[in-house]
Amino acid sequence: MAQSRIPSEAAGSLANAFKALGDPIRLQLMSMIASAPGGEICVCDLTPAFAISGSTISHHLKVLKESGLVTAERRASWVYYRPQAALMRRLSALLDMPEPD
Amino acid sequence: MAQSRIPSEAAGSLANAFKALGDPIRLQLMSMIASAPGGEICVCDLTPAFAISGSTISHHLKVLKESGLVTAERRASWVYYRPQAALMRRLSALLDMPEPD
DNA sequence: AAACGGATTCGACATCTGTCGAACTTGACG
DNA sequence: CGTCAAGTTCGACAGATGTCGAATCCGTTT
Repeated sequence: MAQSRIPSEAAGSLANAFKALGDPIRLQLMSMIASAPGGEICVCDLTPAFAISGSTISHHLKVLKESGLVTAERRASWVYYRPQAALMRRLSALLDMPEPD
Repeated sequence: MAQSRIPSEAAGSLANAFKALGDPIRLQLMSMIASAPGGEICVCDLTPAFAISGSTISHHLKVLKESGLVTAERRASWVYYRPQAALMRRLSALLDMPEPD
């Protein structure tokens, strides 16, 4: 963001990723997924960390998935979520401003 | 985000900043403000870059201001916006994931 | 003081969003 | 096969959001 102006064609999908992070629950979900040891975390470990229903957690995970910030994989009865580091780094680079002298 | 889990008290205000970036118009406005030569830009230079009304641009600038991402200063007839680099860097650091080996 | 121009605020409206409980899907296991 | 447990999807609903034009505010200029 510091040097480069965002082209308007890219603004939509980038804004979509930021929008996905723009909810306190989703931001914490993303934080837990991104810091998961082994690079993945089970929904069954995410759900009990919040005071909202499982269906709402599932909805938020879907938003994160559709924004490209995470991927999901089912193994046996459980579903595991992983961060998509490349997109996260892209967003990070966008916000990286030069230090004040 | 890589190493640290976001405390739930901080999640609200951080999510608010991400939410402010979660609209294509606002993301492009932020991009223009952050890359402005001289560290500031006049609303009169922002408005003509978009195909929406001036009142809507003003609304989006208000959202960015209330999220803490920009500040505004009036000089004579014009209002100038500046990026708040500290918050931008904070968000950037949050999304910075380690490179894959 | 009156008129003008840049910018914000207001009121209205259609659409989107977060939440819930109920219903459904999918795999495991007796 | 029948049941159970983990997740997702569905339908509904209150509240938030993006947009516009009209009204207003605040300096400048005549």
